[in-house]
Amino acid sequence: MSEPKNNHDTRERILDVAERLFMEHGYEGTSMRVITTAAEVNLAAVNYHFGSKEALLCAVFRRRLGWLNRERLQALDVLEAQAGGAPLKPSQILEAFFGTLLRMGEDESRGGMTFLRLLGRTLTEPAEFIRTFFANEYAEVIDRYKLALFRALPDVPKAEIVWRLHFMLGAMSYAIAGTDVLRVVTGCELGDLAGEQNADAAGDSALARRLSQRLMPFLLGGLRAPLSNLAAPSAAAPESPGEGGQKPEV
Amino acid sequence: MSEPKNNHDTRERILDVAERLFMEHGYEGTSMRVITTAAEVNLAAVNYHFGSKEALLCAVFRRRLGWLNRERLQALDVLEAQAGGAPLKPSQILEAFFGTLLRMGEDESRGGMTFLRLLGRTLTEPAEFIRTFFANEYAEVIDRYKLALFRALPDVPKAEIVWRLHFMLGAMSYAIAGTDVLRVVTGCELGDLAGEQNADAAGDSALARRLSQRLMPFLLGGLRAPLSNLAAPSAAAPESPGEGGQKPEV
DNA sequence: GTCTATATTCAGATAGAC
DNA sequence: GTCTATCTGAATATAGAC
Repeated sequence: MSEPKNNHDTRERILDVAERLFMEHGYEGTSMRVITTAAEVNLAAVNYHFGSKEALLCAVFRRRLGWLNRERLQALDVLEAQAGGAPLKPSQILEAFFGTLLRMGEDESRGGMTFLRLLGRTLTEPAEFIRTFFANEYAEVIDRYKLALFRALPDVPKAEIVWRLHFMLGAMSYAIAGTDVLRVVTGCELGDLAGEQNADAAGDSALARRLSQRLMPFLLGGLRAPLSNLAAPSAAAPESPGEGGQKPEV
Repeated sequence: MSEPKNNHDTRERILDVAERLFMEHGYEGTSMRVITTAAEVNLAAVNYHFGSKEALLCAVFRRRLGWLNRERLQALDVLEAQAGGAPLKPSQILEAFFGTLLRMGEDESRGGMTFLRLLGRTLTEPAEFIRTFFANEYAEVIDRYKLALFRALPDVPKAEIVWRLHFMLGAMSYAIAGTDVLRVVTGCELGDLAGEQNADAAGDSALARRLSQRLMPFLLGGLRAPLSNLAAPSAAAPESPGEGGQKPEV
C-alpha cells in the first residue's frame, strides 16, 4: 500500500532468487543464508518481508499460481461458452489445463521453466504445510477440470477418470521437474536438449514448446486408453500399433 | 562375514525404520536422532554400521534395488527367449518393467508399498549424491528396456520413445509416491483407498494391485498414442473415445 | 558392538541500533 | 526498511569408556 523506496526491488529480488534456489536444491536443502546472500539482501530481510521461511515458499508460489489459476479457469470458461452446453472434447480440456501451464514455461516474466520445475518438484515434497498449501491453491481449479472430464467421458467411471488425472499430473510434474532426472535415468539421449543446465531464456522456451508437443499426445493417449479388462493385465489387449481397440467405456 | 550377535537385528531394524521415515518425511526432513530413537538403537549406531546418513539412504535402497534389478532383467530375458528373436509387444515390456515393481508393493518382505513410495519420492529429490546413486543403480536396466522398446516400436523415433519412457516413469513414480498427494490434489474421491494412512499389510497389498490395474492401461495408451502432428496441438486429432486413429508411426 | 558425552557446524529467528 | 549481532535449538559426526 505505501512502500516508500526500493522495497519492491528487495521483495521481488528475494522471490526471484528463492524461486531458483528452491528449484535447484529443494526447500529443506536451501538455507535462508544462501538465499539472502545470493539476492544481495540482509539475512533479516526475509523474516521482515515474509515472516518465515515457510511463508517465503508460499509467497514464491502465490506470485505465480494466482495468475495460473485464473488462466486455467478462464480457458475452461471460454471452451464451455463456445460449446454451448455440449461436453468438451478431452483434448480441449487437456490443452486448457496442461497447455496453459506449459506456456508459462515459455514466458520468462511468469517464471518460465524455473517456476515450472519448482512446481513439479515441490508437488512431491513431504512437508505438511506444503501439502495443505497446494490443496487450498489447487482445489477450485482441479474440481472444475474434474467435472469437465466427467462430462467429456460419460462412459468412463469417475474413479477411473480421477486416477487418470492423477497419472497425467504425475507424468507432467516429473517431466517438467526432471530435465536432469531424465538425463540421469535415461542417459541423456534426447539430442537437442543436451545443453546441460538451462541456457536460460532461449533454450528454456524451446524446451517448453518441445515438451508440450511430446507430452500432450502421451497424456491424451493415456486418458483415452481402454479400461483394464479386470483380471489378467498382459494377455487380452491388442498390440500392434496400428489398430488397437480404443474403447474407454466399461 | 563374521558378525557375532544381534548385529543383524540392529542393522535391519535401522534400515526398516529409515525406509519408513525417509518415505514419510523425505531425506532432509528425517534426522538421525528420530531414526535411531524409533529403531530403539543408539544414536551412534547409524554411523557405526553405515558410516553416514547419506550412506544409510543408499543402504536402504541397495537392500531392495538389487533384487528389483535382477528381477526386471530376468523378466526381459524370459520374454526375449520366448519370442525367439522377434520384437516383444509393448505391453509385455511394460508389464515386465512396471509389473515387476508394482508386485513389490504387494510383497511385504520386499518393502511393500513403503519402499515403493520411498522410491517414487526419492527419485525427485534434488540432492546430488542421490541422483548419481540412482543413475548408477538404474543404468543397466533402463538401457535394456530402452532397447527392447526401440525394437518393439521400430516406426517410432527413438527420441520419442525415450520421452515417453520418461513420462511413464513419472506417471508411475507420482502415482506411487502420492497416495496422499492424490488426496490433496484430487480431493480424496477414490472410494476404497480412502483409509487415510496405509492400513499396513492388507490395505497396501490391495492398493498395489488396484494401482497396477489402473496404471498399466494408462501407460500403454500413452506409449502407443499417435505422434504429435508437429504444429497445432489441439485441432487435428480425432476425439470421440471409440475410434481414435492409433498410428504411432511418423 | 554399544553407549554417553561432546565437538562442531549450521539452521531459523529476533532484538535493537541506525 | 536495513543492518549487525546474537539467541536458541538442532543437525551430523566422533572420541573414548565399557
